[in-house]
Amino acid sequence: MSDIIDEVLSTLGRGKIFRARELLLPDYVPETLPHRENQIRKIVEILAPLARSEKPSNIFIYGLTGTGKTAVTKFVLKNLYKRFSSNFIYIYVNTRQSDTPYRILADILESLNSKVPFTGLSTAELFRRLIRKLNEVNPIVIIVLDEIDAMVKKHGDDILYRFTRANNELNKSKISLIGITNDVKFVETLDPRVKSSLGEEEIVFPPYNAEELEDILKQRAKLALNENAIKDDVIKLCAALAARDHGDARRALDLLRVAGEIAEREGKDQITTSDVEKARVEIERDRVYEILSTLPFHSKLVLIAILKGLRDKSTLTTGEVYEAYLKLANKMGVESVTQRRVSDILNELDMVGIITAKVVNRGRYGKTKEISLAVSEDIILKAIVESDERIASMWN
DNA sequence: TATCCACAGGAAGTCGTGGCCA
DNA sequence: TGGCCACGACTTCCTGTGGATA
Repeated sequence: MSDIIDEVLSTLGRGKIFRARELLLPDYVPETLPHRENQIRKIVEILAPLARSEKPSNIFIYGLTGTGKTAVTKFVLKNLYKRFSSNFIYIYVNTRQSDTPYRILADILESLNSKVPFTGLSTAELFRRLIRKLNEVNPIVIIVLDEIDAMVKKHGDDILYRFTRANNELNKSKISLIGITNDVKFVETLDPRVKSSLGEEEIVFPPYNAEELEDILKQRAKLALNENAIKDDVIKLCAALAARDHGDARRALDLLRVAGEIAEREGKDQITTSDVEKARVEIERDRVYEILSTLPFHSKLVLIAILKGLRDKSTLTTGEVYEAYLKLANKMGVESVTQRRVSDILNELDMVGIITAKVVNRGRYGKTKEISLAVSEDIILKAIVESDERIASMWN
């Protein structure tokens, strides 16, 4: 057995592709950000009052996934902090990961070295603690709330309102907010008071085109990969695939990194276009597998019901899915959920891209959804059967 | 043109679990 | 230890939708 481990380690240890693999990871902020000069300039202009220890305006940043919103924001704040560290501090919170008002406040307090329990306190108490803490620290605190739309859709904009009003309760300190969102229409859904306060300044990040993505990849490849580990045609392919995917730089870098890992695993000294193709399939498979294996039990059962139903026809209605689901639940001897809940589960599966659910009006025959699979049946089955013993035993 | 169908989906509430604090 | 709170999963109740049909 240890022979296998030694063999694998010796192959990977001799890696000929990467010089610094971590430079291709999404959280790495490079020293230069090509094609984002205008946005950097605009943010610096808005945050310039920090140089005089004055509170800058709140900012709202829009743009699709992978357009550099987070990287540019972190880049500007990092560089301003190098120059004016005595004037302000900044705290970054990803509100998709910390997706409740409680977790956001807890994250901010933890960044300020204040220990917070995982649960058990009211959000009002956390807010009180935050105000107390802020009154002890630096005069100005910049709070970056990334992917803020996801949290607000779930829990409302109350926490944003409280943040925008917090300055009234602070004696020495002041808060400025930077909200980052993928949803251009998100701000329209906010309470007018929050909207006017949070959106003092707005910046839009347009998607990258294929040429711009190519420049970004070339710059990053130069830093992260060994010389001659990659050719221009491979970079072009990564850029083209990511450009097709609404100009997503994160996707382009992921493709390059995973293609490099595949090439390295195979003992090659150069990444080829076929490695990129393999990387594309692997990234998609991993994403889907992770989503599927962490689904709640009834969501998995609904998916199995869809798989069974789609053996006889190309699409199913919500009612047909629910019927098939009830039969399965009955067969397994588990209590079923209501149709209302199944409707929500179908929406959730649609949102994460596992199924396609199109609302259709069939006149006298009512309004429903036409449901079909968006990923291969094999991947779904594998992930569900491997992650749930009850379903596995029923299936086998 | 009114009616009908098969849901969609919003709002408010319940339940169980896990955890804090006085 | 009891009261309180967060949170996810779920239920109940309700109104809205829009094209086919009588």
